[in-house]
Amino acid sequence: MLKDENFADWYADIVEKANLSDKRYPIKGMNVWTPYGWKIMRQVDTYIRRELDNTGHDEVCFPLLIPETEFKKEKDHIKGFDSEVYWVTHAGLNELDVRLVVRPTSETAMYPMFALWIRSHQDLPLKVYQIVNTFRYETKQTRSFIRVREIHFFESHTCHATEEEAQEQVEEDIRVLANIMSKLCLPYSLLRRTEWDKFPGAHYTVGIDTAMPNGRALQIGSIHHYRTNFSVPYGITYEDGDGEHRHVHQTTYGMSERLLGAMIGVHGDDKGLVIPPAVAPFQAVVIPILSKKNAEEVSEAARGIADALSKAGIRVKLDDRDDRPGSKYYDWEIRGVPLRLELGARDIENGVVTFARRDNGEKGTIALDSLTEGTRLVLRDIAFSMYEKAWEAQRASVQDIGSLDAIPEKTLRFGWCGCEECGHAIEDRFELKLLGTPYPAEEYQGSCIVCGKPASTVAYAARSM
RNA sequence: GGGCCCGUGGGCUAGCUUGGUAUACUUGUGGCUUUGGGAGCCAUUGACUCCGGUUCAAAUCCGGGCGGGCCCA
Repeated sequence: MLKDENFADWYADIVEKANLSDKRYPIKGMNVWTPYGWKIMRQVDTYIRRELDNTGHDEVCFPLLIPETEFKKEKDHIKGFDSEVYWVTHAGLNELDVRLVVRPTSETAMYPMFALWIRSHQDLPLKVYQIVNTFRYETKQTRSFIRVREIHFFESHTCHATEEEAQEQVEEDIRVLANIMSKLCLPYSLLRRTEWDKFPGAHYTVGIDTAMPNGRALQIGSIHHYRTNFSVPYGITYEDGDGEHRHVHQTTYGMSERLLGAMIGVHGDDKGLVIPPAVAPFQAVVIPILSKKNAEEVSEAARGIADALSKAGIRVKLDDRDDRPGSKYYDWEIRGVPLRLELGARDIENGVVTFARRDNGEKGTIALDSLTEGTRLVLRDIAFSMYEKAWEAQRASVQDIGSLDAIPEKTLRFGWCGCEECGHAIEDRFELKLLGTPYPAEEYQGSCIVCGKPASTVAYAARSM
């Protein structure tokens, strides 16, 4: 399991060995969430819910199916999705008069209802979100959590009186993102997508990307400003203070289990997963080291440690299986448990517990009389170093280039005149994806890497996962 | 959209060219033994992707479906 040698194989291997997902389900791109993987995803969802609830969003849950008639109201949107949606065409033995789309995203499910819910400026802003499964008929090679056909999707949708208020929502989304990503110890970049790559129907799109260890970029989410592009076809209007009817300005924000995929790729190593403490199903595992004479005493002491940590709110697992300690170490290393606590006769004698950090392998001891504080400190330090290390790698993954002669396997940064022709030229010739331009915009003086004309914008490109 | 490759216990895999009782490792289960980094021994469960064809006989040859993967646009 060598991460640097063959990242793709390493990734698939680790997903299976750590028991995150079972991809043997007989439909391509639709995998089973197995208990350990689902536990991690639920922790991630917990932070998403907390952040959204704290910023005045309400959680909702819309139906899975959307009538074709509603789905087709926004022209660009349908054009962007019609090659990858699933259709329900029959009910029982009868063909349906109006076919139903299995949601690829929920704009067209929500917006007819928003039109009913919003009457006056008093109803604004409307801020809702949901965490549901969405479906896209992916034709390329699928990959657990990274490219799937059934997506575990978070989406928030907001409506505002003015374009400026919608813009403020985008800024709030970015603050929310920063909080969530710090829990996951994940670095990211914000890039305004090109016109041809923005979300179908959007005014503009900000892509959220994380660099994977093989030099490729993984989009883990996006934020969209719609202006009135959807509220016009869906008739979402409000009555202003002066009695005028106006269209609302909308935004959306989406993320998925790619967050988990990014954590696997960014933090994992040759020994397996490394899960950030904030989302680890088990933050610490206690392993008793028994010998014939003292088995009972040590077992009991280990249970005491696990109970104390659990009472202090730390997610802890006591591994009292009848197995050799070394075998247990390997087991929990694959699963990425951030902290291992070993307790044997020697430790009890010294009034300590021995710990081993998963992120850097460091070992040490924690005094038993300051067990919970000591454990918390180590966990905090693990999170801190994981975050720092990941950001360092992300920064190192970007390389400025002045010509297209040699293309390294990295995220490339270069001058771009902004025209579509030059953009496509880069993408087509080198199998790169033009990720976009910095958000917020960055000052830049240079020349376009393709046509050589003066360029006032800098662009980023990379191969995508 | 076009082309190519693959499918054997839970995992990984031998056998296929040249048709004849399906192999190893691992995992699971039961037992003995052992316990500061994957210990050992014994017993045991478990598979030829599906449908059709050729044949006395098909994991093996042929056709198709389903599933997996690769390359090109």
